[in-house]
This record gives sequence, structure tokens and C-alpha cells, in this order.
Amino acid sequence: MSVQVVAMQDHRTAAICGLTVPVTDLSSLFHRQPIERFEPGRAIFWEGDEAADVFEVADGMLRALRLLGDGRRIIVGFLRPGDLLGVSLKERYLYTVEAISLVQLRRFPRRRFEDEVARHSNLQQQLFARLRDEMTAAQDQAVLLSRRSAEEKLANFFLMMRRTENSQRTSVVDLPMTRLDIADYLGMTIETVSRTITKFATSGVIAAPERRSITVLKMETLRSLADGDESGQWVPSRIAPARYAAASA
Amino acid sequence: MSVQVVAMQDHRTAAICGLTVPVTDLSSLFHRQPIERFEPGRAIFWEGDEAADVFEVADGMLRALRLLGDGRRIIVGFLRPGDLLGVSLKERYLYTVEAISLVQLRRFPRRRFEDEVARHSNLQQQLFARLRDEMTAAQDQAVLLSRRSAEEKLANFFLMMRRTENSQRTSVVDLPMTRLDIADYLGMTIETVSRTITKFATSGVIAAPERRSITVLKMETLRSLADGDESGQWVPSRIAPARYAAASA
DNA sequence: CGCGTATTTGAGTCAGCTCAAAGTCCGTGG
DNA sequence: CCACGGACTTTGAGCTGACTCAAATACGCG
Repeated sequence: MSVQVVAMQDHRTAAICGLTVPVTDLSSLFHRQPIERFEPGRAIFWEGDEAADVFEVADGMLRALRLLGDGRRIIVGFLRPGDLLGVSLKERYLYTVEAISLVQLRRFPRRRFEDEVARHSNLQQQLFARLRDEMTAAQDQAVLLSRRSAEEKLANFFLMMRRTENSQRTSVVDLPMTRLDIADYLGMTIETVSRTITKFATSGVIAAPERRSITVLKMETLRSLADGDESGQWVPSRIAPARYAAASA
Repeated sequence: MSVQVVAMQDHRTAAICGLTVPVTDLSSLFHRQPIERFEPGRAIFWEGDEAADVFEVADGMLRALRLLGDGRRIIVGFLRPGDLLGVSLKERYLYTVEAISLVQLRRFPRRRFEDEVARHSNLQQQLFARLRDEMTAAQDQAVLLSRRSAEEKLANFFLMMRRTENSQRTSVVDLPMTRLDIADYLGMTIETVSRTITKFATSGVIAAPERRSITVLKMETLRSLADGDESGQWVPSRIAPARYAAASA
């Protein structure tokens, strides 16, 4: 089975200033590459295409998606500035990636990318770190999808979008994607997404003045709606509910 | 956010026989370690524990799970012989891992594991490959969870369990886990799992004589029930349904 | 201003959930 | 060897939240 990396979060924004830097940083590989622009809706590459290049997102937001045989669409993730995409390490892209907003990318040949990474162990380290984050994202999505109610899913989604924002914890959450994108990411319908947002707004948890952004008014309420673990805070108790008691000794 | 690897598939069963082998292979790190046994239901480690060791599964099946705040349980994955677990590269385990059947493991100190991997670039390569597979598994689960109907989910689950079997494509699928495990993996209830299995059996798609295994009678029907892409075969058409037409040129 | 797309709102249906109870499997002790 | 107990599984009945179909409304662009 073919495998690839969709996107990888970039935490530590390296503080490299000016000078011609040796290859000490993954993003430094992309620095010299020219910016390419993609209009909203444009595909950067398609599921099944030969994985010729790797990209770094310089600006804008993208969606990574898979189409199922019956026409259903699954959004695997949203990509933001700093994310890498197309790091396949295999021969073909596993997902289609499309621009949501106006997007700016830097392109790097995959072959050379792999050579560089193989040559510099510090780059490997960084790639590892990104892979780990990417994996976490994938599993967080799985957790999100297994949430029972529409309210839980959306509340979690808003928190996630807020957190991934440019690290400043503002209560304003940008939603450049459409309701359909959100629906296909959360495994629900566009109508239910809309209704649930309306419900949140009506109950005063959020304000939704514009189409493409919401403002969180009652963060704590939103958190409790999101409920459950919400990745990061350990439930101190180790005692599983009786339902899950160990089968034997 | 803390990150870790739950499990990583082992494809290429290295054909190393006898001799004292230099560290050319990830599993070779574990070869000298003594076997540890875990009874069904026993936890190998808990979510939040300090990630002190890495393990290789020698025999048996395990489940990796997360408990949500409200008591719900999410099974993140099932682990089989050859899988690694606890490769956190961070300080804490992100999941609880429990034995389903009688399990045999080899333990290796995480610190030393990381040293070895950092020292040998071929080990890094292998770790990469496993990380990629692990990621794919995580995303496959997301796809599974976003499947609409119970029938689709279960059909896909059976195909997945069959495929991961010891590479021989038998029509008998072992299910050492309980219905509850399956339910928590697929994001449904135990009752619906049971009803759906009964339905499959009644319609002659599978036979379920024993509790812990099923036999696929009509593979093609099961596939069509699983429907959609079923990871691996590209939908040749690049034409998205009108619903998903690109927003602009 | 008019059109096409995106979003919201409405009404009815149903798959899967919940609650409840019966049935099955298996190990233990008399 | 069989009865008993506990856990797991299946089956039943009713309810409900999310889906489907349908229509109205809002937005953005030429």
C-alpha cells in the first residue's frame, strides 16, 4: 500500500536571519525556491499522481481530501503556512490537495528532498518530529470523528482551529473553508453543520456575524460542549468504568 | 502537545538466521531481550505514564485506547506480532495499551532505542517506513469512522482484519477482540455491531459459527458492502461530482 | 441588478442509540 | 459431572438526532 505524508506542522519557527545558512533546517531547503500561487479551488496535485515534488505552504489554506468510490468526499486535513505537503517517500500522492484560499507555495523536487534528508541527520530529526505531529493530527481526527453528537464535533473543531491559529489565542476563529468542507471533515452533512452553528450562536456560545469566521463568546461552555479528553489534559483517574474492567487478573 | 507512535507495521520480515547480527534491523534490537507475558486484559502501560520502554510484539493481539473525559473509550488500533509500541520519542505514552489475547513482548529501554536509531541511519530509514505505515493506519481509521452506515464500517473492518492477517489471504478472519472493542474502534454500539454481524450471516455473506472468528463466504459481496475506495485502488476518473466542482478556474 | 453558489431553514424519515431482557459461553466449586 | 456465576453476546422495542428532500435566503461578482 502506498503511503505518504499529507502535511506536517511546523512548531519551532527557526530564528534564522539573513545569512546564507547551511542546511540546518527543513524549511531552509525551500527558501530559495520561487513562490507559486494557486487560486481557490485549484488542485496542487491529485490522488494517484506521481509524487514528483514536495511543497511548503507559505501562505493560505488548503484541504487534503480523498474521494470514495461512491462519490463521497473525505477531507483528511487542512493545511496552513509552515506545513509541508507531498512528502510521500513513496511513488504516488495518496490525497488530492486543493487551495481553499489564495495560496502561496514553494516547490522542491522530491528526489532531492529525500537526498538532503538522508544526508543530514538533523533534517531527519526534524522530519521525524513533523511525522509525529502529522500522525497525532490523523489520530485526533479519528477521535473527532468518533465523537457522538454534532455539537461535540463542531465544538472540538472550533477549538482545534483556534489552537492551530498563529499561536495567539484569540477568540476569533477564521474558517476559510466552506460548510461543505467542514461537513466532510467531521463526517456530517452540511445542513447539520449549519444548524449546529446556528444553535451555538443562538445560545450565545459563539457569535457568527460573518460567513467565514466565528467569535467564541463563552470559551468554557464551548469546552464543556467539546467535552471528554480534548487531547492534552490527562484524566487523572486510572480507573476505567466497570464496562471496561479488565477481563482477567 | 505530546506525541507518540502507537504501533508500526512490520512488512519485510528480515531473513536473519542464527549469527550474531550487527544492528542492521529494528527488530534485531529486540532479539536478545527476554520475552514477557501479559494475560488478557492486562495493561502494558497507561496513557500518561512516563514512556520508559519500547516494545515489540512477539505474539498475541493488543488494543491501544484512549479514554475520554465522559467515560467513553476510543480504540485507536489493534496491535499484532511484529508491531512496535511505545515509540514515543516524547516523554509520555499517549495511549493505554492492553493485551487482548495472551501476549508475548520484548522490552527495550526507550533511551537506548533512540540512541541506536540516531546512530544508525538505516534504522532511521526503517523507523520512517514504519511511521508512514502507522500514519496510514491512523488515516484509514479516520476513513473507516467517516463511513456512514454500520454495514460499511463492519465490512471494511473485516476486510482490514483479513488483510492484516499473516499475509495469507484466507477467508477465515480471526477476531480475538470483543464486540465492545470492535464497537469502540468503529464508533458504534455493541448492539449495532452484533445486529450487523447477524445480518451479514443471515444474508449468507459470512458465516459466524464461533464467537471469535468469522468466515467470509461471498468476498465480492463483502467488498461491495465495504464500497467506496477501499484504500488501494484508484478511482480512475478525475472528475469530481458536480457538488465538489472547483470554486474557480 | 441579476445570476450562480453557498448557506440557512423547514418537515418528515429512519438508522442507530438506549433501555431491557433473554440467551450463550466458560470457568469454578460442590 | 453438573450446578452456579459472571461476562459476553444476541434480540426486542421504542426513541431520537442526524439525514434526506425541498425551498427560501444571503452573498459575491459581472
